Amino acid sequence: MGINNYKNEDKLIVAVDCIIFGFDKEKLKVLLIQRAFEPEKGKWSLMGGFLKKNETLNEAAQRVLKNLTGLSDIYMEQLEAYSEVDRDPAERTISIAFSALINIEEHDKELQQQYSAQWFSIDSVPHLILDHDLMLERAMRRLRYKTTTQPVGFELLPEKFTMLQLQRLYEAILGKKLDKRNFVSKINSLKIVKRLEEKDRTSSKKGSFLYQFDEARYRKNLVSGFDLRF
Amino acid sequence: MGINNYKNEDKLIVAVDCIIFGFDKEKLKVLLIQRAFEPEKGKWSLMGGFLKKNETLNEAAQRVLKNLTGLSDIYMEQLEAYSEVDRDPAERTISIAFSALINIEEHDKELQQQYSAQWFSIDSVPHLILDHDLMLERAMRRLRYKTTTQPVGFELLPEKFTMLQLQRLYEAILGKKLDKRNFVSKINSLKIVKRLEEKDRTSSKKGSFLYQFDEARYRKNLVSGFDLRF
DNA sequence: CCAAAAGTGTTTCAGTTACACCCATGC
DNA sequence: GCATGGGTGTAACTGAAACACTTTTGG
Repeated sequence: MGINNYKNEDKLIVAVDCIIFGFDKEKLKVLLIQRAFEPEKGKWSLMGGFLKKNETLNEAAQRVLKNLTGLSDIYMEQLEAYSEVDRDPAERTISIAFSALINIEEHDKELQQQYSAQWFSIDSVPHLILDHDLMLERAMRRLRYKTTTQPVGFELLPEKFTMLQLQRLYEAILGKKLDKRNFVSKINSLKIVKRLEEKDRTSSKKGSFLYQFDEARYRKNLVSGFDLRF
Repeated sequence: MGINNYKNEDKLIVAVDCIIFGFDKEKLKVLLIQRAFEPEKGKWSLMGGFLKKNETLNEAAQRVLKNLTGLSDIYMEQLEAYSEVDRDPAERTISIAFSALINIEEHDKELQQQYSAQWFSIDSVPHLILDHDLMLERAMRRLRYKTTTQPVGFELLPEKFTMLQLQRLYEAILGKKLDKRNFVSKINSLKIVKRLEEKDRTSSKKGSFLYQFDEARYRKNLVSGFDLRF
């Protein structure tokens, strides 16, 4: 706060834009929409909205997400603010980026139709409007850091998943192949998943064990520090 | 952006607040002011200001900092946005926090007088107004991460410094004692400082070599990754 | 010659990486 | 009985942590 009082300060439109990540068996994806109004109508864009006077940025982002996907209680994290004066040629706005992680498989149905929303593989994203390319790039970097540092990757997987699925997820996020044996032993040493009795038999005859993130166990072993950098 | 056009969107006052860190031989400090207007006039506060229509957040933060300290070209990083609806009882505002690193010794003079600015040791900061306590706490966490991950700690030191000063800095940031020998060999293995011929004789008879951050060398050795976590 | 701070190496331990074979099952 | 994917262990290496003595020099 400066030394002025508030009466004469400029007021601006504040937006939120959501980088919505999903994971689909093998590819990391991002959900984009075709922008419905000018400027740049029809071009691909992150889903966004405007902050209302009576809500927090987080609420605005949740609202936007719910609007697009029908989902609430989604993992979401605030990223940076973008404030170039001419970032939006139509009007002076600043925008705060948010990143959301959703599990495509369990929520596939509802979201595809509205706003011409569409999933794009992270390695074949079209050019986006305004400064959204930059937002996406930064969000990716943050995702890499966050998932290797805290147990948020599970948000991208179904409740129950196989080791291989988990490994594929991390491979997709980190953009490199990982060694199966090393991956498994690292995961196990972290003591954050529990192996269920059930098996997934869709991909093999033998079937592979299903695992579940174990929140309680994670908290208990927090001391040892979460580190999934490879 | 939502499906509305811009005309009917709410506009808000947008603020920036600066967490200004300094390092004074042995203690990590933060620069606070006594707030000059209501609400909470006279209480300790981060230095802040309001975003103007024709500037970026970064420019606003630089302006605020220059205003307080007379300094420009200061290392500064954007942190998060704070947007609780009632965070400022006087008016709906959101605030974007910035963190600045300045070298107290080289800039001691100019800043002390204005706005009753005062340096506080990080371990004896008074209670701050609004959500500034939270901002400071988050800024500290970020500082720990950033300084162990990128060579920004040098911003807090004079151009030329001794190994011991550098070690004290990291000890202050990390909040723990470090082993001298391990510290030195880690720093040397990073190849980011160069030893000068000069010595600092203020603190001993033998004198200790002065070092300087070596940007070029840092870039060259970037591949090996910067990691000063202990 | 001694007090005070600077400078310097080695050993141990833990964690990461690289690497290949056996197992269970359905067909 | 064989093809397919699932599951598991060990050896070598690399980096981190623990640890103490010698050097310099002003007084």
